This record gives sequence, structure tokens and C-alpha cells, in this order.
Amino acid sequence: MTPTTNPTQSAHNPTTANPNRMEPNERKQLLIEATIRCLKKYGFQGTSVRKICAEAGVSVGLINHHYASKDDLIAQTYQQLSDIVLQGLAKACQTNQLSPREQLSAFIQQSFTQDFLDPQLIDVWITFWGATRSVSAIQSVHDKSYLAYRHLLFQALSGLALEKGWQGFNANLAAISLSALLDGLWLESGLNPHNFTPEQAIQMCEAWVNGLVAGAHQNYCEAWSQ
Amino acid sequence: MTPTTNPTQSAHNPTTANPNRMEPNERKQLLIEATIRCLKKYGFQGTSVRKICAEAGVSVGLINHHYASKDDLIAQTYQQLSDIVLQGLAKACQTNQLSPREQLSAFIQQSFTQDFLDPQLIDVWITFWGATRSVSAIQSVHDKSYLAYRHLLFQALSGLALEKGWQGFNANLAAISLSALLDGLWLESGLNPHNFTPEQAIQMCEAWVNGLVAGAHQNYCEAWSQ
DNA sequence: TACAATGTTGTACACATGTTCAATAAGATC
DNA sequence: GATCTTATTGAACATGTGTACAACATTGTA
Repeated sequence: MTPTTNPTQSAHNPTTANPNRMEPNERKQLLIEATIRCLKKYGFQGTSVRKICAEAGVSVGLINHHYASKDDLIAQTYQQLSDIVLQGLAKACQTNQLSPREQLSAFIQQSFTQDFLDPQLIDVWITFWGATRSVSAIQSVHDKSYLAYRHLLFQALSGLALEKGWQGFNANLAAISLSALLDGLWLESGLNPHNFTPEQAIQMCEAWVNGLVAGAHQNYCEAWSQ
Repeated sequence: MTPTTNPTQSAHNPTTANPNRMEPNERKQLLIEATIRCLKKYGFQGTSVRKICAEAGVSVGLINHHYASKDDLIAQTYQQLSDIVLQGLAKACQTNQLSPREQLSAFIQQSFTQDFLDPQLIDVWITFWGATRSVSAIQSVHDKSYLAYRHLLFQALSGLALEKGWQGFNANLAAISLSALLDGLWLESGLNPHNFTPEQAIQMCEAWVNGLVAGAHQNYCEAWSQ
């Protein structure tokens, strides 16, 4: 289509050249946002450098000017998504002087907000999970954010144990368990959004906490065995 | 390497030609097994038609002779893996005249067997999840196997409710919840095998069941409302 | 105004991808 | 033994991939 062999025409078309030059940080942010849109539209596999650039309205070469590689851009996109999710959860359960039990409810409620349940977003998340073990930059982002995620639950559960006077309660293990339940529900709602409603998801998580209070907390004591 | 431009040599090398012709079903099985090995070795993205064929010790063109497309082969591979997992679980909890509570324990125990906790296998599973929404053949395999998976839990939980005399117990919702917990733990153990031991995973699932018995079952009654 | 620094472009490159297809060989049928 | 069916091969094709790089455009500074 483009007459590359025609020597009378310059290789560079001056009419489309460089319409808006930007600050590096501003452009990098736009590239990350374009990457998120592409991941939602085309999935992980379908997201290529060229599609990201087209989505950002920018030339092919620009990504490698601002990022070391495509993987680098992808990892930083994951980082940003993680931060957004984590900040939402932290804000929900760390404000307003909530009791430990109320903190857990706030965390659960926030986890099944409309924004969090976008199937396209969850799909992006799953593909990040899928790349965790093969792309080390993604692995380190996961490890860090999962730790912070669990820490929020750990604090609330520790507070609850203190309040109730549970001796030797392993709040760390309980946090792993609740986060697994949350992730599992989140995962399944992404794979098939029609299996249960957000209200039912909340109901199931509340049931876990109620079960803990009703007696399951004994299974998380250090002395517990088999 | 191969002198394709030399007219004195046939395009086809007779020394490597067709050493072992097979029955279609036998060959297809070998291709699926080679696909599983490739998925474990190279991940979902790194698994190409050429790598599968090399792994199977077979020429590039053979896949499209036995399968309509690469996606077709991948979907049938997923199908086979699902069947294996499901049969293992069904066998564990449907034999030996177990009580409902014992069935649940058997299911849980089987879920965290050594075979099931192979991080490479879980990684393959995650990438299948990631492809669920974009590849319809994979979506239908997932929907079918998830339903069967949940049904096993549903039966055990229904039996438990009958035994305990829980009125209006929503065993279906409880099955969704327990399967989410199992999947979440399974997922996390794949992403980072060092966060908890298989024994702790079992402990957490048993705690869920104990919490249900201790009182959480009330949250699964039809009358329950937030 | 001249110059340096750098954001931006689009082509080129080397390679990988899934699929097609004529050629070949093995086995079955008559 | 001749013929038909079909499993198997490997080259060819069209397309897509991430990255590199020279050319160009813009900005800031002297």
C-alpha cells in the first residue's frame, strides 16, 4: 500500500509527524492505560505492541523508547492495576474507626463492587496469574501485592481474635484461607458471571467469618493437629 | 541446513520417512500427551504447533491432519485433563460407603494430593482459565467440568444437611463456596508453593466444614437475608 | 539564531506463527 | 499383484511478532 520503493517520496511523511509531544511520565501513563484497554479487548495473547500503539494513537517505535521491552510495559501495567485494587480495599477497611468484624465486612463488600467484578478485568487478572511463573517481573509484582492484600486481612483477623480472646489463634493462616475464598469466588465470577450474584458472594464470605466465630477458630489454634 | 535448492536430491528424505504409521486414535492420544508436556515445559504462550510436533517426534503437518486446528487440539487436551482430575475426585468420595462428612474429607484430601499440587500443572490450569472466555471450545469444557465438580460437593453437602436436619439449606450455594475455597487455595499454591503446606490447605478446608456445622449453615438457609 | 537534547515517526529486519498441499509410503481390499 | 485409502512428511505461504534505527520535529538553553 505504501510505495516504499518510490525514491521520489521521502520515507517519512511530514503531514502526520509528531502532532503532540509529551512529558515522559505523561506518555508512559497513556501507554499503560492503552495497554489495559487492549488487554480487556484482545486478551493477553492478542495484545501486541502494534495494537497497544494503535490504541494509544502513537507510532510503533515509541514503546521501546519509554520502556525497556514489551514485558517491562506489561509488568508495570500489572503493578498499577494491583495498586488500584489494593488502595480501594485499604481505604474501605481502614477508615471510620471500624471494629475488626466491621473491617472484615467492609473488605468483603469492597471486593464485590461493580468495578471489581468486570469480567474483562478479571480475565486480565487471570492471564497475569498465568504469566506469574514465567515472567519474573510479574512474579515479583504478584508476591508483593499478595502480601499486602493478606496483611489487611491479617490485621482485621488479629483484632477479632484479641477481642474474642482466642488463645494461639493463627491469624496468618486464617488470612490465607479467607483470601483464597475471595480469590476463588472472584475467579469463578470471571469465568462465568451467571453462577452467583455479588450479593451471594458477600453472603458466602460473611458465612465464613460467622463460621469462624461460631467455632472454626479452634481449627486455627497452634495446638490444632491432623 | 537442508539443501532444498539441490535438484538432484528429492524434497523428501527417505531415511526419515514415516517410520511408524499409527491408528488415528492412538496417534491423537500421543499428540495430546505431547501437548501436556509442552504446556508444562513452555507454558501456554510458548506452546506452538512446531514444539508439540517436535515433542511427539512427528512432522509439522500432522496436527492438522488429526485435528481441525491447534485450538481444537488444545481444547481436547483440556477436556482430558479435566476428566482425569474429576475421576480422581469422584473415586475418592464415592467409594466405601462414606458418610457425608467423610465424603467431604475425602474430597478435600484428594484435592491436595501430590499429583494435584504440581506447580507446572496448576500453571497449565491457570492458562486454561485465562483462555476460557476467548476460546469457546475451552469455555464449554470448563462449564461442563465445573458443573460436575460442584455436583460432587453438592451431593455430600445435601447429605450432611439431611443428616443434621438443616431446614431450607442451600446446598448449591454452599458447594459454590467450598469449591471457591478449594480453587483459591489451589491457585495460590501454584503461584507460590511456599505460602502454606498441603496439610495446612486441608486444615483450612476442614475448618470451613467445621464452621458450617458449628453455625454457618444458618447463613445458607433460603430465609437468610442481609 | 544556533545548538544540543530528546520525544516521535515509520520502515526494515529477523524470526515465529498456524495452516495448506503435493508428494510419499504404508496397509487394506480385491 | 494391482488398486484404493489414508497416515505422514516437509516445504511453502501469508501473516504477525518484538525490536532497532535513521530521519525528523519539538523544546530548552545559550
